[in-house]
Amino acid sequence: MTTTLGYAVLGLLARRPHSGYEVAARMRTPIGYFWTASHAQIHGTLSKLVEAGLAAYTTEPGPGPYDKKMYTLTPAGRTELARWAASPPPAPQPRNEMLLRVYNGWLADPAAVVAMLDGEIARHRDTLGTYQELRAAFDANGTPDDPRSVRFADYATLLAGIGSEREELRWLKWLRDTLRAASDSDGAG
Amino acid sequence: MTTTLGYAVLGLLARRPHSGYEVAARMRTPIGYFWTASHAQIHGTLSKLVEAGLAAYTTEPGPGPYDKKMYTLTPAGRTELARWAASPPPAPQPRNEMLLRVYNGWLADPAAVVAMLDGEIARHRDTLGTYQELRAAFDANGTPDDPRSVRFADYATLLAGIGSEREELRWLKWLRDTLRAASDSDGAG
DNA sequence: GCGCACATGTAATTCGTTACATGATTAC
DNA sequence: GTAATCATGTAACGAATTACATGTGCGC
Repeated sequence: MTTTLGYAVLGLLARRPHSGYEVAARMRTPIGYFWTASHAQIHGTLSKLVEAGLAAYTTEPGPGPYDKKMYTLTPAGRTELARWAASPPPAPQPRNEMLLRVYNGWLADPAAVVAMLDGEIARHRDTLGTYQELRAAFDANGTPDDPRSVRFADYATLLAGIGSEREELRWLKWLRDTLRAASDSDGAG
Repeated sequence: MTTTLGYAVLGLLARRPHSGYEVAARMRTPIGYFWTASHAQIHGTLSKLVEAGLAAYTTEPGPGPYDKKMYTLTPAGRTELARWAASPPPAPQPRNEMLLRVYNGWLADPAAVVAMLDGEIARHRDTLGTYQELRAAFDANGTPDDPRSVRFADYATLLAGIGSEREELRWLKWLRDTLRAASDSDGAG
């Protein structure tokens, strides 16, 4: 009925009305943890959702030359989003630049690869830290347990993020330490 | 110097010469585990790699109306690929349809979500099984330990796959069991 | 005879990013 | 005054998929 981005946008509208600008902000955070889009793409997607009857808007005067539009979910949009949420996802098309680099790492200087991995480890540690703070905030207000609540849905995606960041870190550290040990004994031998 | 797909293709040529058709086959397996492309995209990319001096080809008569082309890596291609492999990857643009569904799962019937998760669990179990067979084959011939070897690079990407599939399964099962418990007590209450 | 593997190419379309364009209000 | 936030829109380009197009050789 719409594109995947369309469903991402509907998911925000299901929580509360948003302007296009607000949708773009949420596509950086928190949706940005699992879906991203530029504002140019979002405005076009919102128009198409309205055309398809899944969203509607009211206008208010905006600060610039265009009117501000507040978008809401229509009943048809809600039905369609609920249907989509429980439908089987297509097999993802993997695109992992990190693994592609490691696949070709045998051609490069191990010390250079170790430096690159150190950078990645730092980046993932940051991300994991952010997620853990968010989790602490959840837990402080009582761990969500009703699977029909918005809070539970948010919490479940957060736990996925924490798990995958931890696993990614574990693997990155194993690889870095293995490469470092091998290049050290190389230098010593 | 080229696109990410270009580096994926160069990575194959660094191992041995390939025809465009063979590159397409390897983009399904094993590169397909972390990068994918259709044959239409591959033929275009190969042309551009040749134009950029990173790959070269020799022609042989093909079975159909076009000549078969065997592509090899040039010295410039090898240098560029080694440089790229140790360069810091850009922050990935996350696109996870599964998480987007869970984010909206509070709108849907929990039993329908559980059924969808069961399907996903089966899919990941299959993938993990495949990876573990590949790993057993590696270990049977001695675990790779030289980080400058092609074998080690292949092995490292495989371990990443095993780790992430395991983690994904762990999370999927937690979510399914939690949803099932909640909808069971719902039906009983 | 039919389908599959081999082998390469083009065209149409969609998805997604980056850059360009306009302009008010608020904080430093 | 200058930058950031709010607010929406178009144009140009590149990345990626799907469909169309051609044709041999082999196994069933």
